[in-house]
This record gives sequence, C-alpha cells and structure tokens, in this order.
Amino acid sequence: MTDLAEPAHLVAPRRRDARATRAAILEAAKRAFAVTGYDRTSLRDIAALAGSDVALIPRYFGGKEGLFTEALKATIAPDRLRDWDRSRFSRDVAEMMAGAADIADPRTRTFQFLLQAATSPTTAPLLGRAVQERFLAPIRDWLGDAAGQERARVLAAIYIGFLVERLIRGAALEGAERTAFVERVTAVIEGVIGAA
Amino acid sequence: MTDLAEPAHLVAPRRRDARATRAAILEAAKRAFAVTGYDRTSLRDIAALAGSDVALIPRYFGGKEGLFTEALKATIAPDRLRDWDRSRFSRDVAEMMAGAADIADPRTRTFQFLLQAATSPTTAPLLGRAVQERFLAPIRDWLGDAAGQERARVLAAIYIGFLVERLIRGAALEGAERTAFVERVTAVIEGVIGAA
DNA sequence: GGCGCAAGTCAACACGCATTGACATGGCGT
DNA sequence: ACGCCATGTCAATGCGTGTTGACTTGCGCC
Repeated sequence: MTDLAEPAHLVAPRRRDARATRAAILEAAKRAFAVTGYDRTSLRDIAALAGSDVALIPRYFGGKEGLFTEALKATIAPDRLRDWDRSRFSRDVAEMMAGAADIADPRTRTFQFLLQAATSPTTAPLLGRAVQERFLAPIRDWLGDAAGQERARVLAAIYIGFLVERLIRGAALEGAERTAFVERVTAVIEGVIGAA
Repeated sequence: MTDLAEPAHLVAPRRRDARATRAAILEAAKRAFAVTGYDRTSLRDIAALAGSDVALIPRYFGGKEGLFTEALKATIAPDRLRDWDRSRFSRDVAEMMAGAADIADPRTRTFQFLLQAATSPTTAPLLGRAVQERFLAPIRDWLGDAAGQERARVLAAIYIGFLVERLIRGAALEGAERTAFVERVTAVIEGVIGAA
C-alpha cells in the first residue's frame, strides 16, 4: 500500500488489553481507508499500522466490511455547529476549504474517506444515511427554517464539490489565488445560507 | 461485479479484427470502470462484457493500468460549450444535475468514472491535468474575462459537488423537491457566472 | 502461587485476480 | 489454392487476499 507517512505503530506498546487493541485497529482503519480506499487497503496493512495481528480483525469486527462500517460511523461525527458564529460561518468554511489540501490534516482524511465511500455502490447508501443523520439534519436545524433541509443539501453539495476540487488539484492554495478563492466561496455560501 | 444492465455483448459478433476488438474492450472498460471502479472491476468482467477474451487485454493495453489510463483519456472529451446559450446556461446545468441520478445516463457514468479517478492517488494528477485542459480552459474562455479561470474552477467545484450529492442520495429528484433544487442551483450558478 | 480464560500469535486454507506462454485458427496476399 | 502471420483461445502459474482454526501466552482472581 502507499506510504501513510506515519510511524510504524500508532500506539505505544500496550499490555494485553482488548479494548485498547480494538481502538488502535479502528484508528488505523480510519486512516488507512481514508488514504487508500476500501479495496486497496488490506487487513494486513491495517494490522501492521495498528501494531497488531491480522487475525484479530475478523474476530473483533466480524470481517473487513464490519470494520469499514464501524470506521465510517466513527468518522462521521456530528460537528459542533451550534458553536459557530453565523456571521462568520461562510468565511470560516471557505477558509477551511482553502486549507484542505494537506493529507496530514485530519479533516482532509475524513473527507477523503467519505468520498471513497461515495464511489462504491455498496457503501454509498450507508454513507447517504449517515450524512443525512449527522450532517444534513444538524445543518437544517441550525439554519432553522422551512427550506432548511433543501438548503442544507445545497450547502453540503458545495462543500463536497470544493473539497473534491482541492483534492484533484493537489497543491495548496497560496497568496492572491487563495484570497480570491476564499472571497468567491464566501460569497457563494452566503448566497445560500443568507437567502430565505 | 454488479449488474451493468446491459446485454451480454456490447458489439455484434465480429470477424477477426484487432481494431474492432480493441475498441470493444475499451468501450466495455469505460462502462465497467465507471460503475464498479478500478479495483472492483476485473479484466474478466470487461472481457465478458466486450465478448472477448481476458488474455487480449494485457496484450493490447499492456495491463490493467494501461487500459484504465486509456479509458480515462477516452472518457474526458471536451464538451460543446460554445453551443450553449449563456442566458439559459445556469438553468440548463441545474436541470442536468437534477436529472443525473440514473446510472443509465452516460453523463452519470462519465462522472462516476472521473470521481473514481479522483480518489486514487495515482490517477488524481492525471485527472487534474485533463480537467484543466478539457473543462476549465473551455469554460474560462467561454466566460471570457480576467477572473475566468478562477470562476471556472468554482463552477467546476459546484458542478462536481452536486453530482456527488446526487450520487450519495441515489434516488431521482421529483416534483416540488426537484423544482426547488433547480431553482436554488440556478441561483447559485448565476451568482458565479454573472458576477465580474 | 497457581489455575482458567481472555488475548494474542501463527500457519494454513481457499479464493479471485492479473499475467504469461503455448497452442489453435481464420483471413489475407500471393 | 495455399501458406503464413495476425488474431483469438485456453490452461497454468504466482501472488495477494480475507478468513479460519489450533496453538501459546500472560493477566487477574480465588
């Protein structure tokens, strides 16, 4: 598999502790799946990254699919939207997008994970449900009006689109280009969340 | 692999004709890769779909990767943007997005193919260059002003985002929901291509 | 302190895959 | 009409995979 730019082990050597081992495997899976995708990631890779043994994975997670499902659930965590200041929301999101090219950034990893899930026919429905529950619903409530659901969807789409764009481009945004990007994206988002 | 909802053979039975065989394989590969992705698509699937033999693929394309690369190149074709009426552009694009859930639609297939490419570290740079050449550059020229390149990028991102959203959702948009969607997206696009 | 069971290790299996090479065969040029 | 080479077929090989089962080891409790 491709280089994960990580030390060989994610965790310090631990004594016999099933919970810690399980957690280490799950964490390794989240990283590995995000970078390499479901198919290109082998259980052996994950086990090595977790400093564990391959055979434990089918035992603890009931197989590769079970591990993936659990990693996906763990990855999509409801964001603390309520903490965000609505007057700064658009710009904050735009800034976040502009910075999202570094693979080391956990947000980038998360997104890549989700995108990987979106492209597989088997994982796409699962992702759809998860996104609805943990992403669209909170945003809708946060927007708090009748058309909230639909606007949340549009917002999510824009968000996804820009992240894919950054992913394709690879390089980070710098200088004037970055400024222009942030400006433009801010305006677009504002247009969506501002309008009734 | 998953059902491609296609007859067993893409082409009528042909005599010994290397070019036709090659073309049939390439066509089958474009479809199969788009639906199933690189990893989940086996050369045996492609060969069966093309009504051909597996062994010919390494011979004609130098292996699976070679076939994928060529299929990717063949898939990204410059769109006929110049034909589009600028006054109707936003709505046309929005309508297109709304209709893009059917896997039978070749545009959906194409897009899924590209998205697959975007998630793989090896194919992403290739895709990046292709998108720049055949998508961003035409749009930029079509918009025809100084900030065209940057606006083209934003437009591409929005386009991608909505298609991913449709992909995740799976089901087609209908009735009032569709109307609202088209309305909103039209406004967003208009905001991008309209502003100087 | 020693037993018992949870936790971890290891080897082996069955499967699907891409790729290779040897073989058959049909069509075109002469 | 015939021979030759491109074209297609087929079986076999090697590799990587997920998963299973039997084995070993160490922690915690009586």
